[in-house]
Amino acid sequence: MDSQSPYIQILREHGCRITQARKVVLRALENAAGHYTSAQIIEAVAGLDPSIGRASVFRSLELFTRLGILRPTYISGNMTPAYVLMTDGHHHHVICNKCQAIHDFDDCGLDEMTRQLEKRLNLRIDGHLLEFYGVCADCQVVDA
Amino acid sequence: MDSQSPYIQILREHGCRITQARKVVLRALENAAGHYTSAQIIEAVAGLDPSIGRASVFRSLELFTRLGILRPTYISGNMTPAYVLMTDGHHHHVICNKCQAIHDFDDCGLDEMTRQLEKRLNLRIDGHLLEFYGVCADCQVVDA
DNA sequence: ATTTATGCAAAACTTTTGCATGGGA
DNA sequence: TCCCATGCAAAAGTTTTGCATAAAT
Repeated sequence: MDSQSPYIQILREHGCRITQARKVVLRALENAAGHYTSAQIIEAVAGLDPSIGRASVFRSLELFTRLGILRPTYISGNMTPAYVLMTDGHHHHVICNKCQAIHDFDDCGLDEMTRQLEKRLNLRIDGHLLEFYGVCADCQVVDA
Repeated sequence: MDSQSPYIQILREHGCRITQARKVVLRALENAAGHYTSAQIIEAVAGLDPSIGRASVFRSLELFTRLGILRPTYISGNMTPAYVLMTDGHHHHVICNKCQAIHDFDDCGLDEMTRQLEKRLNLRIDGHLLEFYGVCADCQVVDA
């Protein structure tokens, strides 16, 4: 985990200590290419540094979520959330309802809507999560 | 629960039985005005019909989620999800990061993006969830 | 030096399952 | 009547907590 990482910067800005546990959890999340459950993160962290305990992983996930770095989302069929990194404050994906395949996409074109909502509801918006649900190409073939 | 309810219709279309447990869970969800955790739903269901067991509530929530009627979403604080009804296949809200107030809004203007994504990714999209995160008007006052 | 954060292990919850029974179609 | 769905209670997971210790600033 580079000390210039934007996530590390956010921790610094909030006066949080840059600990080994937090650095390793961040590294695991970035390796993950997103969509890891807590169990998968715990496993990945153990692979990177076995001295880090479960509780610290959960505490890190909770902190990152509170700081807007991360967002838990229920995509996996089981009731434990998957965590997505909120790069630049937002994240977008399409989830296949049949095979649970996840397709991330970058452009959401929601800047204009964000500004309109801020004005209309008189509040400040820092980020968003947009999820589409459907049936992917492969699963449509199976259907037919 | 009106037997004409669109949710009941969806159950019918999928060959699911219209049971007492499912009807009561749906009624509880509609009363809830959204954003109920499993514990709150279980409580509400018990109020409506004490003969319905926990397990059936969880099984109903799982079924409704699979059918796209419902979506579990992380609201905050505890790690158990809140469930939102996916009216007409979609749902949108703004969540305040300070006080967790939730502001639903109806118009999302995502039809055009949905069509573009379907074409670009070669898949079918049936619905979506859009969440904005920010700081509501009241909490900004407190800040100052 | 001062706190904040950690690791451990136990406790607290939430969700899932197996199985006999009841209720929809 | 048939068989899907239920209720119960136990089991399986997951997340949280208390506390002494370590480590970041």
